[in-house]
Amino acid sequence: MPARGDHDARRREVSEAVWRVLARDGFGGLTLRAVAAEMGASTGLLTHYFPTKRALVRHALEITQERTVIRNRRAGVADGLAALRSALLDVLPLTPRATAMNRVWVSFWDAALADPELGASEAARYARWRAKLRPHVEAAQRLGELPAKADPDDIVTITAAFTHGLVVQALFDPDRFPPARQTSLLEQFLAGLPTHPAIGD
Amino acid sequence: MPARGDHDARRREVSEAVWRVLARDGFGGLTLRAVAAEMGASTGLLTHYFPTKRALVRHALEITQERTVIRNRRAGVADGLAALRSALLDVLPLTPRATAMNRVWVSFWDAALADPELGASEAARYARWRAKLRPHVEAAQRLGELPAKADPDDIVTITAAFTHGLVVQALFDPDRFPPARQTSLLEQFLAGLPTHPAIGD
DNA sequence: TGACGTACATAACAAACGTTTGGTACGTAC
DNA sequence: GTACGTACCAAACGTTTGTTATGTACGTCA
Repeated sequence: MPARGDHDARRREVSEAVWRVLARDGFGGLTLRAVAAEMGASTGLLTHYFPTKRALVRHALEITQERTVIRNRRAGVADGLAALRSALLDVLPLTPRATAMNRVWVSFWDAALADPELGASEAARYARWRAKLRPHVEAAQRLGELPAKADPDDIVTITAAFTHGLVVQALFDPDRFPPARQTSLLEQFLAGLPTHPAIGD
Repeated sequence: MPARGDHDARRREVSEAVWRVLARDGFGGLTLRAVAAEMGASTGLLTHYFPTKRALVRHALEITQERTVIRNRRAGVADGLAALRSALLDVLPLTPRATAMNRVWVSFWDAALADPELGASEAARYARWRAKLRPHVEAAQRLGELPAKADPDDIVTITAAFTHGLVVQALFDPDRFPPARQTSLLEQFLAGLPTHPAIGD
């Protein structure tokens, strides 16, 4: 029986159960009963803390995003291209934890494509991700690791595209994309980056 | 009332209705009643041609793949890097039709991640896509457009990753990614490709 | 013309869904 | 001790789901 003030903690517990069900069964398998069973509780508990399933899902995704932010903060030691590499390595499904995280997001895309509100929140998440990568690209430009005349937004977008595209391929074929292969592909991609903006020259 | 022998044609009609519902409402909104309403029929018609929903979905996805193959065949005029560019342009959501196609596939990822059988078929689809791109990369290597010593599989995988990653970003933020921006980003990516394999030198 | 299989519509089915309701246990306030 | 709000559980609500059963219209073959 949680003491007074544990309300938010309980909500977080519920959200983590949501997250676990989502990673295992996808969005199509996310039901209130499955979440309740996951945490050994009843559906009454869920509706006590969240008025509707939609609110529950929204909160669970906010929690996940928050967790991502925390993780990225840890990697803020390097600079320029090295920092970019580090940030991308954090996203790739190199560990079971990162794999689960990516499964949740990719599953979420189904609901996000069909629901305008969720779709907008996903677009915003992409914008935040690019905004987080951009300083590293700009630092790399200042350090001479990337051409200064290139549009940093384009570089960031291309990099994000490559990374998520690799995420999806790796999720569906883990045998073909073990961690070593993923990092190797990322390295090859990064090696080609300096030439991309040559078009504008 | 279709004449004898129209059985397969009717199945295709049903599959196209499935495809339309999928593009509009995603996998989560795909119900037999929605499909029936989409083609102005009853659920009895659906079960008459497909024993189960699963079979219906499977056939619909096969149809979509077949359509993709047909479309790619049309673009087999160029060679090398130009052919690669053409094949990638065919995938990007530059038209409403291509947008719908991509929405279906991205939505499908939710179900495919949760269901091993569907996941395997998606992995196979990726393998087929890469196999279709590889000849163009190898031709580009023979033509001197790409370094001959590079591993064509790596180049193909990186290229597929970038393309699908761009697809997802464009689906969620069409305003930020109009056709011109997508093609520009693809062009910048392709310009950087020749340097990628420099790592092996 | 009658028998028969195909091509559906209509309607019912049990199961599962999100949500609501009623009740119990318990800490806190007075 | 009584009153009260919080924290749940258990059960039921009406709806929607995939699936099945029943019935009918129609072309085909004998």
